Amino acid sequence: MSWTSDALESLEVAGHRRGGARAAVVELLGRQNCCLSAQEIFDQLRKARRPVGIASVYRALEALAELRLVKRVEAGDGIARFEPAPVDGDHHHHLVCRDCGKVEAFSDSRLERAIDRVAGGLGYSVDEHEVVLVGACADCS
Amino acid sequence: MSWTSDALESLEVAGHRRGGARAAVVELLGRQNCCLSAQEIFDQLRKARRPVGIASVYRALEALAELRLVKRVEAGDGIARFEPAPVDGDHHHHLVCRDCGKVEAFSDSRLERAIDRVAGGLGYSVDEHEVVLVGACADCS
DNA sequence: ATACGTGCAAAGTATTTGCAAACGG
DNA sequence: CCGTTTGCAAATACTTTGCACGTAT
Repeated sequence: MSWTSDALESLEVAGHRRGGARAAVVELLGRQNCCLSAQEIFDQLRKARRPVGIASVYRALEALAELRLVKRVEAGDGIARFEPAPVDGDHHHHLVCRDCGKVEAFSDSRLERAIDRVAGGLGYSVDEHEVVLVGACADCS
Repeated sequence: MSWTSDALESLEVAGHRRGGARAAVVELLGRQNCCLSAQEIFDQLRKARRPVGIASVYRALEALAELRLVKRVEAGDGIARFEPAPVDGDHHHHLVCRDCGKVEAFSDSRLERAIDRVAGGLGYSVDEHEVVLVGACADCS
């Protein structure tokens, strides 16, 4: 089952009605392979002739985050970005260019294993994690 | 050499004069073992009878970040926190309680090695990284 | 003396909230 | 119908900037 339909159903189960703006945000997020800021979501929906208020974008993201359907990513520039929470094993993390601000995804299974191992021994029930690497990308260095 | 004196010297070398507010921020940061927000720095300095303007706190942090003397930590609540950049091997990362918002430090050498390994194979010259684990702390779960 | 540092207040961003109208069940 | 969702505008929270004055060199 796709993340999009899964998210729409989870929202419904959680007592939310199927509103147009929220569905548009969910459908856009479901088509991404990396994170988007609220403003980017707002702009892309407007470009796609499906304009919504920026407040609705934030409210949709809040509802999705509450249900852990999206993950909040902070890349170090003070702008929150959001992406679909990993369903299966497509877990990834982020690589930020210090110069141009570009955000890219990467994944590494050995890193995941190291994180799972350390998370187990801390006295917390860790249910989410994020790794951000910062440096200069090939274009900028 | 302590981080505090190292930072004060680096600032001087970089052409900054030794201003009172900035020095107060550096000295406070040097006494921390984990990250502080700008507001926390402002409050603690005021409590310590060394009041500074909040703008000076931000400006000091900006200058320190520019020289990579402090590391910016984003714990997922939209507030930027800052801590002395690791000098030797006292590298650590952060553990955030989803319920009470508490931020704690942890470190793990195997995790560091996994990160160094993956950072080498990405085409970026990675010079900084951050790991944030989110979950429920012992008190909250 | 001169340029940098500082504090205050104002401005700027990102995000949240109040509210009336539109909408879904 | 009735309560939720939406969009707008206003409010808020964090951070940055403009400016006059103080301070270090």
